[in-house]
Amino acid sequence: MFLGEYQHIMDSKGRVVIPSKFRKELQQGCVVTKGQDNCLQILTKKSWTSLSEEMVDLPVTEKSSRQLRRAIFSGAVDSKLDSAGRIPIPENLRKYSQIDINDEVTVTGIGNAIEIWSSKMWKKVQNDADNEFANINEVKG
Amino acid sequence: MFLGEYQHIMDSKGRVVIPSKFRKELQQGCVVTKGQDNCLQILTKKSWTSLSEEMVDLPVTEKSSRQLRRAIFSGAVDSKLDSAGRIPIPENLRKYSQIDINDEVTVTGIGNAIEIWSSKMWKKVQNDADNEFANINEVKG
DNA sequence: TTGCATAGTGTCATATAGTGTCATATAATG
DNA sequence: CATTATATGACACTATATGACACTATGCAA
Repeated sequence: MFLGEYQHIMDSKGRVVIPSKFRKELQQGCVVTKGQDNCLQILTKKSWTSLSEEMVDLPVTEKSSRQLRRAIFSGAVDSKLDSAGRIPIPENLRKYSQIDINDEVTVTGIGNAIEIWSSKMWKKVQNDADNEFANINEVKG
Repeated sequence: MFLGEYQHIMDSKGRVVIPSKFRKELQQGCVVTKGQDNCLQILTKKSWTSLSEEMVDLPVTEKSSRQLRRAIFSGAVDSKLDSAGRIPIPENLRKYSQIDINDEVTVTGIGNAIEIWSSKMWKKVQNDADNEFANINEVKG
């Protein structure tokens, strides 16, 4: 289970440190791909398999589904952590996520996967997310 | 069952002592999450599991679901008590709860979970709550 | 082909944050 | 009051993040 929020930076060679708490689950290799809302996702091999199966089931008739599928498959890279716990982010994914060299990034756990955000972007999204959370609590409580 | 109110301080390394009466139930591990009104919640593994399982079923195709999932998972940390009965609070949660190093904190039991408050904040909230409680009683009785 | 530039990969050193241990003071208990 | 348990500060130790730099691979041009 991936949990928590961590601040790091993209180093001068386009690599991002994965928080140590996440590393064990990724030891056997992982897949980096485009996520929704301009983030990047890192999945374990296992989660990748189930995600790609989910994608196959999406209706071909809807344009948004086709686009989502295209983004996820075409953007995917098989990768692994290096000895320092870092993962290289290829140029096209850096561009997609708007993370430049030496930028601050926010790494978050979302249960079955990890998301990587430009910290700038994350701040905006986090607000939305927190509001969503607050609403649910109000409804429930 | 978690009951009572305790005063502690956040030590210089960002840890908070959990009252001894609460420790037994948390021995098997716990999860720290963001609560309402800027407090933090500590849940047993069991309570957390039932909460997070609801999340897994939410559709990825809906933005509000994605946001909700982000809020809940990124604001949580898997943790456990150390040998001195303390629990470490990561930086982002300290910020959220407005508890700085060496600040006073109030730890309260709320039945199925524990809440951690900056004592400052707690005093305010408690006043509000007491007033509301008194009013209700007045109306009722 | 060779040389050069660029991107990518690996290793290391250092500062910092995180974790664990212990001693003492304080509070709780009998 | 004596005894035990708990809270807190101090400190040692470990792990991690980060920058620097060396090395490798690749592509391009001469």
